[in-house]
Amino acid sequence: MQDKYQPAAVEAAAQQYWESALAFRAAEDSARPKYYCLSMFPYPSGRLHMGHVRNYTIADALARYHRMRGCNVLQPMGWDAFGMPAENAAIQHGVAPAKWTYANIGYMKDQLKRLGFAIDWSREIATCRPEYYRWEQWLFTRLYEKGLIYKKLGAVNWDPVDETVLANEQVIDGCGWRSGAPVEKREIPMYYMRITAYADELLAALDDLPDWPEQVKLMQKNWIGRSEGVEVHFPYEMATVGMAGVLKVFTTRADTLMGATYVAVAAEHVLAARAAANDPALAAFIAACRQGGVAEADLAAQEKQGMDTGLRVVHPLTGEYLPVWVANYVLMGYGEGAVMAVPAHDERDFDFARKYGLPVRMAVRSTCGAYDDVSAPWIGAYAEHGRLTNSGKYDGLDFQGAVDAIAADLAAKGLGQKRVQFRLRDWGISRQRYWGCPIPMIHCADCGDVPVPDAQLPVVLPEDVQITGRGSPLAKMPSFHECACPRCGKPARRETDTMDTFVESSWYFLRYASRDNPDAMVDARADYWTPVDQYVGGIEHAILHLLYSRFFTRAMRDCGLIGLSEPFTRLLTQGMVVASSYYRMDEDGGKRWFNPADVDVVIDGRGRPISATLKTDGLPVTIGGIEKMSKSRNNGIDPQTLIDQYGADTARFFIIFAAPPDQQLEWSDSGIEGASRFLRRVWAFAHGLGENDGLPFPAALPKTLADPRREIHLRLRQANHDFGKRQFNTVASAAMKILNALEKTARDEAGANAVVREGFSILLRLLSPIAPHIAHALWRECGYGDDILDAPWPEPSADALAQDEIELMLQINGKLRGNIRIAAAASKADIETAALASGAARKSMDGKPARKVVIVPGRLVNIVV
RNA sequence: GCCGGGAUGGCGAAAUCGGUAGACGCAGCGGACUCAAAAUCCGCCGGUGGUGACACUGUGAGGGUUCAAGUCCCUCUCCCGGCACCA
Repeated sequence: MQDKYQPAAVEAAAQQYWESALAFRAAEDSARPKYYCLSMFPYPSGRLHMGHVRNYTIADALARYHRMRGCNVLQPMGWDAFGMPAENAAIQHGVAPAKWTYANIGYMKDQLKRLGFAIDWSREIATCRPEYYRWEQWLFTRLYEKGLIYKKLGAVNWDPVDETVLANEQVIDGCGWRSGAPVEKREIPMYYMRITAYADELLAALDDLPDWPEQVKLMQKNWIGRSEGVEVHFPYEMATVGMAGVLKVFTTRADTLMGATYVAVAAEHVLAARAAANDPALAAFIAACRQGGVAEADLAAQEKQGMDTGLRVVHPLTGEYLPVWVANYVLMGYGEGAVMAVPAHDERDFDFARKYGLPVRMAVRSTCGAYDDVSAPWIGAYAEHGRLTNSGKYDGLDFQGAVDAIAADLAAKGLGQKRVQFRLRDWGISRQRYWGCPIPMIHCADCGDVPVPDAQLPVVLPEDVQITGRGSPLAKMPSFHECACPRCGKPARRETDTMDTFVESSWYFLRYASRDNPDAMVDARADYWTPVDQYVGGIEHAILHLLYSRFFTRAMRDCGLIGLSEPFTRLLTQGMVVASSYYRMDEDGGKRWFNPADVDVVIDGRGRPISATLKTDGLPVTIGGIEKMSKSRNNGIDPQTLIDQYGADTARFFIIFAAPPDQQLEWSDSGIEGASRFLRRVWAFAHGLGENDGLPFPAALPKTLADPRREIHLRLRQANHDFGKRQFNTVASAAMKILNALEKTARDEAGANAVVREGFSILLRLLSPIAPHIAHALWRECGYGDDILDAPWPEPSADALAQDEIELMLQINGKLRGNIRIAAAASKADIETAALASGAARKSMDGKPARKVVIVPGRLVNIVV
């Protein structure tokens, strides 16, 4: 054994051993419980970042732990390889997206291998390869034929200068990121996946996911947003609108219908267009609403603006005419693109009504009475439920009674009915981009939209392409889009849009199980491995990716491809990795960001950072606070430096130790030293461990050995509990505490060798999922066995934990005043007697009688005086 | 704006069911070893007062429930994630 811990050599040897033993090659095996451990696959951006290392270290710890628990583990890895950054790199550096992507994959794969993850690389997939995406295209045509994919108009960000569609991320303050031109909303035809057909099921099935974080289920529930309400029809006529029809709105507050004083429609609504036809001012307002991007966060944050269309609709119950306004806070994509406005009982309507002098009419009496005086100036909307007032025949009804009565009356008039509305919208998957999976459709003048037949799949994305950032590359390539109609054979045009990259990531976990099958998307092996037992990934995917995957699994189930409904049994959402940022102000007012690696931080006598200087010039930089590691803030720490300097085990151990997996991890360079020091101590301890002396485990240990052994088994018990909770940082703490106990154990008594060797074997096995290389090396070198990978997981021994006497804390009036030692088996009466008799109690009670004695077995006695 | 989460020493954090707040580690301070440094080892380490035993105080702010609150309830502040074309 090397005296000194040399991680590079230890890790290379362990990795070589695993590789030549095919240690992580997974095969179906009905004899053991299977454990499919999946990490969200990375986008091949160039290099691993700290978030990747954290994600895969957590998953690897789980994979290795379950293997030692006797499971047949599958841990695959692949590449979410389509996406915008490859096109951006092509524009900036002139390198083809495919070439750039494959080079990145090569580099990052080496990095992953150096981290020693227990990955079955034989199952590697890259979504940009035709072998992968042909099945996505194949499924697209199935879903199209089933009616789960359809075409309609959808709004996009249009850059009028570059004549290209921009992602929300590429719209900065309402302008195109490259051209700087103001962005407009534009409606274009797009393909949509009918996820709303599964809204009810996706919502209800959240209850069948007990091992998902509550917060994720809650976010999904709110995203799907099922609401029960009433569809209300406001008729309109030739006289007031110039055509006859009904304006439909959906409301969850039909009880307030008698308080409606206007209706508001989205700028894209048909009535808005109608009114604008002969009203230039209104047309200008609608055009202004079209300015800016489509991101809902921006729309919701902007100031409420509106304009009277001059049109009037009829209140369905009173027959009164209500004005129709166009308002920028009404979204065309939600519900009917129109709302009834009740300023008295809705905050947004109230703000809008006050701004434009629209009437406020009370319909619900507040329970507190504060809003009852209709003549007093209104201070805000009363949005709570209450009994109706000022509402004619409905006066006095409560919320449910009023909704029922009003819905019944509307139904009788044919002007509405109760219905359910979802917030969830169908998923628009068309992208006017190059580096994505081509949508397998052909547009024929005679036959319309025709899916590409199976025999012609895959529609291969050409790799020899010029990316300029202007227009759609595929639309400029006749060799790609000129084709024959599969139905009639006449010249036709191939669809040049590609699919949203979320489509590839919605089913990749199924393909890992069948990745070498050229004849089918999935096969029986997927039935063995799925559902995924443990999914690990960033909390930022809590809604979209996870919801799309849940939808896709059901869509594939309904195509008869799989039997599964829920793809991920257990979910761990990992927190972000954040770090300090440093900057200087430029002359033009911009900030120039410096990487933490290039900055020296000056600390005061107590370790508080007080200033920072740049290493290269020694001049001060401003400390910009702690933020998500990102390119824009230049505060990313390259994990490669860490691995090169300390080794993979140290990097892994530190990342696990620094914070619980689901919480934000704040990067600090100094903490890594502690992890490194600990592993060096483990190595040194193994070096001085000594051979197994072969003596049997002593029947009765002296206290000097029983105490450390008890400590070790207590820590093991805690570690096992924490492993179950997925709280790995305290597992790492437990390992440190075990080493502390081992180092303090006296080695001169009979039985010491057995106690210490047992304790160290526990330590190595606890460490194995987190720092597998050093555990692998020391397990063999200390003679515990050949391979720690399949060593049995340790369990605490009842024997080691037993004790005759325990210590209880003694409280007087809830304040700690001392301890009492008492037999572990003592009754409550004995404990009370002992507590009252103790010196600490008599001193603190000051002669007053005990009013009450609270005893918590095994913990405390509280005497209330 | 809407939805979700978070806040505990100088720092990362721990506290299993409402039961000793700050385990474990980092940084810092003091000491040992060394010609010296590094490494290593030992000790101290929330705040205030006290030589000390100890006392008081302390988990973002304010209120409440309880014998007992970091933990439960109400109100508020700040920070972070998501908001459908970043992945």
